[in-house]
Amino acid sequence: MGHTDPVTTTGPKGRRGRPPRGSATLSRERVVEAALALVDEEGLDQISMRKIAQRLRVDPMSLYNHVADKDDVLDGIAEALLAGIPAPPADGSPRERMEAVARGFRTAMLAHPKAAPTVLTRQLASPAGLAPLAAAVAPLLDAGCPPREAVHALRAALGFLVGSLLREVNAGPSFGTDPAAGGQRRRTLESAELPSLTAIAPHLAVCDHEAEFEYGLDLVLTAVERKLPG
Amino acid sequence: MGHTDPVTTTGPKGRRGRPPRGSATLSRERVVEAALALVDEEGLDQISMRKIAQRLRVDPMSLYNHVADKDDVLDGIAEALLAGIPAPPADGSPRERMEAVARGFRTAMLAHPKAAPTVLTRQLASPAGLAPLAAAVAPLLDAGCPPREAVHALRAALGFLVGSLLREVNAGPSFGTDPAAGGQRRRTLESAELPSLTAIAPHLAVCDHEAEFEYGLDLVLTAVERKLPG
DNA sequence: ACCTGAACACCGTTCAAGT
DNA sequence: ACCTGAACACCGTTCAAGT
Repeated sequence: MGHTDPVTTTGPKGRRGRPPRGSATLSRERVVEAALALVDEEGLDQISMRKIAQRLRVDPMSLYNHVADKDDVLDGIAEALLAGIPAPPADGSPRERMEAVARGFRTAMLAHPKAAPTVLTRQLASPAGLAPLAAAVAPLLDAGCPPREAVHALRAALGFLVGSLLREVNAGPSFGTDPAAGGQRRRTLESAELPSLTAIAPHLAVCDHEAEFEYGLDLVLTAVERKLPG
Repeated sequence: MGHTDPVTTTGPKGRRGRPPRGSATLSRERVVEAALALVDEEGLDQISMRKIAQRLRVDPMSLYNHVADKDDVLDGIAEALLAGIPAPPADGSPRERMEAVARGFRTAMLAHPKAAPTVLTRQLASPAGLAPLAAAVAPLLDAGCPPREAVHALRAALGFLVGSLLREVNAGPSFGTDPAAGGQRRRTLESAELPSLTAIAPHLAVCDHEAEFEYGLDLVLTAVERKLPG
């Protein structure tokens, strides 16, 4: 529905063989781009090779000339999101530089909340993920942190980032963010025989994701900062 | 392969109608149990309603008398894992009690590493998840932490737990844990033009998950502890 | 070199029919 | 009340055939 197509499409469905001159040629990039658009609209579980092909006005099997399989498409989506993380400024305190990477990471994920789990739940060994990783450790090394310790701190911080963002993107727009919404959930919380839960139920029912992220980021980065020499 | 079946099975495939007296009757619990066993053996993505039914020696459609749909089965698996978290001792310092919950959570996930993502990636609003949540906040409240702050701290710590465990269970048994294995990955790391990465590459290539978890847990809980009054 | 379509081996789930 | 099987509308992917 309502997908604005560029003028460049392959011809009517009867076609066969090479595309006519002037039509956009297929490529891994274009496949991933179409897949990401589809995920943004319909969600990760709604994606299929056949739907991606349909959106590109191409036979489903044509995709396999440019990607290995569906998993490769998901890898491509993850890379695309990671590429959206801005390079942080190289000046500023270690703390400020680490904050910049973390916030850039969050912003990049929130730009495609439905696609974000591809990044957050898979092994990010791709080159696209290495740049932000490097940007995150650099401040620690510059501050004199020994490499071994820097990796520990990096992994702890990354754990927090991944877990927090996964919660945020999974929550969906209609839960946690709206103070009036938590009714049913609140009831669930209070019905249990857990006194410590009933005490915090009102606060659990709402969640300002931005504020929550900043609270946790401050907590973690303060702890990391304290590990630095000097 | 090699699945040890109890004596209680429904008859040969020709059957129809109610099961014969003496055969184990189907139930939500038994469906979830079979599904979990299947996930443990073959992985989350290999699960299907049809395979679960096959393992129970039952028509695939019979499952729908006890679960709403496939997603409901996954919810059941998540609940089962959460139920495996031991109730922590009520005595000890706040710090010790929080550590106990965190380690119990990790142990429960590692008991079913292939199923753990069901817990880690979905909204855990089920009653089974509330008990550990209550056990985790209780020490904070007991220490005089105001409820609002306790929820912030809880969410930050939970973010770390989820992100860390997701990395651990996704890593698989053959990566990170073995010092000799990281060869190819190491080469990927060093080939990039990122000096800060080459500096830490040897440490990134290996990962003792247990030690990493304890490092991060100490980092986070120390930070949380510092927020407590007194 | 790239695109195509038929075909294969699967899916989740609805529904009417059994007992 | 519960189990069954046929049927529907999908999947991802292989392969031989086209241009």
